[in-house]
This record gives sequence, C-alpha cells and structure tokens, in this order.
Amino acid sequence: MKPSNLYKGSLTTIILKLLNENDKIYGYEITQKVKQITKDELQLTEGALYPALHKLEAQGLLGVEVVKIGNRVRKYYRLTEAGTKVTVEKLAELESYIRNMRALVNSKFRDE
Amino acid sequence: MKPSNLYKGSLTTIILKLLNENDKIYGYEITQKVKQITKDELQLTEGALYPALHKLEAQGLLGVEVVKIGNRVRKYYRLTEAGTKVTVEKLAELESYIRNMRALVNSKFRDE
DNA sequence: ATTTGATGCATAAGGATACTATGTATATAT
DNA sequence: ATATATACATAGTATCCTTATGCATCAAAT
Repeated sequence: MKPSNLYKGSLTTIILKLLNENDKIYGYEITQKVKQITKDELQLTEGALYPALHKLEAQGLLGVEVVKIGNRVRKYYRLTEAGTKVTVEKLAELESYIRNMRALVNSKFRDE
Repeated sequence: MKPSNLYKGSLTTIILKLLNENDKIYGYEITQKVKQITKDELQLTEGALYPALHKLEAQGLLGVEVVKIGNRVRKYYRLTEAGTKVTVEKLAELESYIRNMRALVNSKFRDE
C-alpha cells in the first residue's frame, strides 16, 4: 500500500469485506481486485497481505483450502462464522471513521 | 486514539486541518476540539499528539510561539507556508482514501 | 486547608501495522 | 530465450500510536 499512510489499519477491513463478497478468494486475487476497484490508486504489497491473511487465519476468522492449479498452489480463504461477525464490526468502524474525519475536515478550506 | 486502528496515519491530517481553521492553536486545545467535534468518539492521546506536533515543527510545517498564561506555559502552533501546502495535499489524500475505501466496501453486505 | 479534577506540557517503552527487499517456483507470451 | 504475470512466503526495517509515567499550575469542592 503505497500512497498515503491513511491506509494503515485498513487492510483487515479490506480483506474481510472482499471475502464477504466472494465466498472464497486467494491472496493474489485480492491484490488484483484491489488494484482494479481503486483504479491502481491502491496497490497492496505482498509483504503486508500474506502476513495479514495468516494472522486472520490464526485468529479463527478465516478458513483455508489449498488447491492445486496445474503444478501451482493456491490458498483459498473463506470467512468463518466468527469472521463474518468481525466483518460487520469492521465495516461499522469504517463508517464511524469516515463520519468523524468528515466532521473534522468538513469546514471550508481557508486560503487566508 | 482508542477505538479502531483506522485512525492510524490520520493524526497529521487532523492537526493540519485544525490549524488551517484556527490560525493558532495549542496542544491541549486540539485534544478538546477533537473530542467535541467527534462527540467523544475519538480521543487523542497526548503521547501521540505532542510528538506529532514536534515532528511537524521539525519538518518546518508549523511555527511555535510560547505564551505564558499566568504561571502556566502554552505553546501555540501556526501553519507555515510549507505547512499550508502540505495541508492541501493531506486533505486530497483523505478524500482519495475515502473514495477508494467506499469503492472497496460499497457493495451491499451479504448475509448469506 | 486540602484534595480532586481539569489544564498543560513532555518522554520512554512497547505493540501493531505496513513497506522494502528478497527468495522460490510455475506459466505464458514474445 | 527472456520477460512478464501468477502465486506463495519471510526477515528486516520504519512508522505510527498506545500505555505508562512524570512534572507543574489552577479552580472548585469538601
């Protein structure tokens, strides 16, 4: 995730929401979807993504299924029940964050 | 900053914007304004705020003026010219962030 | 009179998060 | 043959914030 450091702390929310939309998804697919949806403005780095997936799995929010595609391995992730619950919370937190930041920043920009 | 870790990375934007609105402002005042504007949903911690102010000052984005109020000291901060420029950038980054996160999260939540 | 809470600054230790760099390997297009 | 895309992974580093602590003034309550 390059551009601004506002994205710090958002990765879990992004992953969970994409999983809520997609039943199952694998790591590389996440990077591509994010690129596409944000029109290249946000590019996940693998060094952030894979550890984040492992952590969510360790927390019991995701389940994994390893699939062989030809000779290559893919790890498909799914939301667990607990994962769905946390997804709801994370989305609410995002709405709250946006509301608060808008309130803080809303008044017109002063040029002078 | 307690609730969600989405706020990680937002502190600079908040400070700069409040300074853009207020000519001059001091640290404690920032904590109070943020509490008030967000209705207690966001509480800046001093351990984050003061180092952030010092950093912005070191970067030449803020100027300081020490004022004695009775026997107490207040440090008023103002935006420098460079600070105003960065404020514009940070606000644009926030809008971009919100736009991208909305795009990522926008589709209806799937219950099943 | 004194204690509590608010005002006001500051820093050190540590945790959480993400980035950079690197490594491995397969598949596809030129 | 070589570059690019696909696909996973981890170690080292940087950044940002939290928690904890410290000092000091002032107003209000008991």
